[in-house]
Amino acid sequence: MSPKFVDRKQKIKDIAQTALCLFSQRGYAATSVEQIAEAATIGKGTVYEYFKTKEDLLVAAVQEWVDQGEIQISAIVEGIDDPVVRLHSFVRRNMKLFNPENSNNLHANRFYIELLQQTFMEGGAFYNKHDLLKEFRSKIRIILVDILLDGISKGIFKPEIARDAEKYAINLMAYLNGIGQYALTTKESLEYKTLVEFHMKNFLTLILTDTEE
Amino acid sequence: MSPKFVDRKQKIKDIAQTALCLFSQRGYAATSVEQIAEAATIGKGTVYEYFKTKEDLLVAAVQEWVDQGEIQISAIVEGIDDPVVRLHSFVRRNMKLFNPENSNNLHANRFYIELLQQTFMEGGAFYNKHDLLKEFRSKIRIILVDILLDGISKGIFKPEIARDAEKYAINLMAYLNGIGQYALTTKESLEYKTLVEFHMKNFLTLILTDTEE
Amino acid sequence: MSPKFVDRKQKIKDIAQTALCLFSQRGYAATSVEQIAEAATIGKGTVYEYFKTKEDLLVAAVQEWVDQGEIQISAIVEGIDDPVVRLHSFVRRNMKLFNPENSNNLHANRFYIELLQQTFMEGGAFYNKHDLLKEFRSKIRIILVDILLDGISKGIFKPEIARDAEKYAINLMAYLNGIGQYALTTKESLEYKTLVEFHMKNFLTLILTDTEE
Amino acid sequence: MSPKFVDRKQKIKDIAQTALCLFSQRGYAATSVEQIAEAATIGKGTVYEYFKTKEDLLVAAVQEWVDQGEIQISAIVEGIDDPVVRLHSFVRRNMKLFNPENSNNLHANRFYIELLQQTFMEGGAFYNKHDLLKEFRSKIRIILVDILLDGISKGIFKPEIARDAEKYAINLMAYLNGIGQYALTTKESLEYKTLVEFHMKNFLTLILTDTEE
DNA sequence: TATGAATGAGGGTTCATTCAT
DNA sequence: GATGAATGAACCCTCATTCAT
Repeated sequence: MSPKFVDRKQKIKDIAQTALCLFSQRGYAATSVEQIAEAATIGKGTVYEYFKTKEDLLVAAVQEWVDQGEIQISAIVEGIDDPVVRLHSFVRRNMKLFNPENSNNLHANRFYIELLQQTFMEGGAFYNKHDLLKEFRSKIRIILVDILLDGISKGIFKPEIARDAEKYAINLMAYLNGIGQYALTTKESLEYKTLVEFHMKNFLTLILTDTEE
Repeated sequence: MSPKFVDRKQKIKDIAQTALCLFSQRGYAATSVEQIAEAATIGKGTVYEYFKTKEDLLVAAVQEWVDQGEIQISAIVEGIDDPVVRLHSFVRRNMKLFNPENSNNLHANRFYIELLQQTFMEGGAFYNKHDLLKEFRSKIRIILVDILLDGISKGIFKPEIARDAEKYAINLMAYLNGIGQYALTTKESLEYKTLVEFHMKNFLTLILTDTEE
Repeated sequence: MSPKFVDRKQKIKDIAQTALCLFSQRGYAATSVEQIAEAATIGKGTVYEYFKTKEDLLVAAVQEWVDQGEIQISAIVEGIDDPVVRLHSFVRRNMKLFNPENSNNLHANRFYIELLQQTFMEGGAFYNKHDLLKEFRSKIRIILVDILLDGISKGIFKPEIARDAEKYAINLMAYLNGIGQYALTTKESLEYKTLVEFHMKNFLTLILTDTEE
Repeated sequence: MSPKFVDRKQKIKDIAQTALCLFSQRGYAATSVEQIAEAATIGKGTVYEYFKTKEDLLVAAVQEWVDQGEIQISAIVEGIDDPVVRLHSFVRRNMKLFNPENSNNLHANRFYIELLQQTFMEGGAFYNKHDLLKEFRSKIRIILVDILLDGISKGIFKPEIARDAEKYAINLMAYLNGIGQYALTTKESLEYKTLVEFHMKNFLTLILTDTEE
């Protein structure tokens, strides 16, 4: 009549987070359900009370990963007025996420690689299900385009970039992804920062309105 | 004098190529040694005559992958004089490699993801062995820097970019990597081409000497 | 005075009936306690309030099965005077029970098979406990023998079969069991009925007193 | 070039026989693949070199069971001229097979019960695949009908039973099955023999031509 | 050298049972 | 009493690797 109360939603989230962490560290295939159970300090069988299969765990981990990413983006870009500052804020978030010095955030980056694997490798959990990635990217792209258009309306960015705003956004995202993976190979974050800042300087050169004296 | 020796080398190469192909398709973990043996039309035990472990197979596959990549780059950039054309040639090679319409070349791109996995995931075959990636990138970077410096010396690229040539090169590579992964999610190569060309146009805007009439 | 007590007995019966139903459908091994709990619309833990182990559930299900079988036999044979009619009535009950067209009654037959399993297979719940089967058969045999002896005393059955009455009874039961299992493999009940009627005609030929004109 | 020679066909047969033995003893569900491997003195993994799944093992065991049954029937009925003797021979084979004193032959009988389970229980390996049983019965029925028709043609059995030969055959088989299962519950084979002989005496009474002096 | 038979460690999953509420 | 969350033993199956031929 009054069984043990358990917040299933929370427990699911807890386990998913643990799974996300381990999947990020060792990869999906190399992580056993038992390891996840141990890390979550529960029994192996308990995992299956909350997830039907290991693959479901991966799906939940992805959700967790997406959620965490979005929270940070929304939080970081919000409440800023200056488009340039917003842009830098956005980029800095990316840098924080991919900063090799921040071991915690290594996870997010490594999990992205795992996600690519699962999406593009035959037999992967999300094989050819590109929607997941597309949706994720779409959300970020919208934020970026927003910043650009806002900057244009404020007269800070060149008006002629409006029709190419999407291209600018996608390319910027692509670059940030690429340089993030590049940065994984170096322990020195200085180089990473320098490179991104260099890219942003050039990027701004292209889109800022010419301010002559 | 040593006819078997040549045969052996070739066989190793054959098996490695087969392994590369399968690893690219299904990923390292999901590919069994037996599958590789079958695909190479040899016995399962024979694989172990040429490779001590499955991991060794991966190492050899990586070597194969690197070799194939380099051959294409060297071949494509060589014998061209105009730095702009060389640049475009270099980029086009990347586009061909990552072109989602060219299913054959999907492999190279997917294998790169596998390589990232094996390098950054704990327990991966190349865990923390960044040298492999670094070396690979280094070779390409050198080619890119060469093109830039050549362009400067020919008065086609701005002389002031000389000291930032490395940064330009790395950032361009990062972008090409990132957009390549982005392109994997779309079947339309048109978008991919358009985006890269857009990026290149902007890139050239930054580095071309101002040519006023 | 003890209202809970009655409730408890009824609940045990309810659960046992549910278990009987599921065991008959899927078999003992393939039926999980959780499935039984669900089908009985109670909690999984509640089952263990009424039964110590899953095996106890099987024992109770057997009891339920025996009870149901007996009720039908007693009910059907009672109140009939003509021994031949009683015999036919008895057989018809068997036919109803094993009639493949009556899907509900499939259960009883299938559960009998399960019972054989549990009795003859090493490690079965009733391994080598033949008493259960013997007792069940004994009860039916007594009814059959009764009918035969009654028929003899009424001058309808040959008096010389009296000393073989038990053998006739056992053999008839064996046949009915065998043909019932045979019938399980056919959707056509016509064949089944025809066969049983044919057997009964022959059987009666043997035991009926010769009635000359 | 000359790998270890193994008679795969024979090995498959060996493992299947071991499986048949264990399935007969403990039942399919209660027998683990590891137990079969141990009994066959091979490694657990080796079983899977010869059988894709545990269910395949069951299928092979069934085949083994069918083969063994048939061999005995054919062998025992062949070369006998007198239809009555052939009939008795056939029945005796059944008696031997089901004789509770012959522990070896217990197997065959118990496995038949397992087979019924797998055929009639939802989720069983042969659920609703009645063909297996039908075919098996069909073969035996044909032999029985042959004996009857032969007896008729020899003037030993009544000619009028010809059109009911099939019914007689099926009913006899059903009885033998039923009494066989009945016999499983008793250690005394005497009773079993007596019952069968009694049945056969009655059976012959029905079908033998009336031989008046 | 080439092979494939053999193996056992290890992984995903199920489920009877316990127990805190 | 009633519940369902928790558990771990035990299952089926895979696969890298070894080895006899």
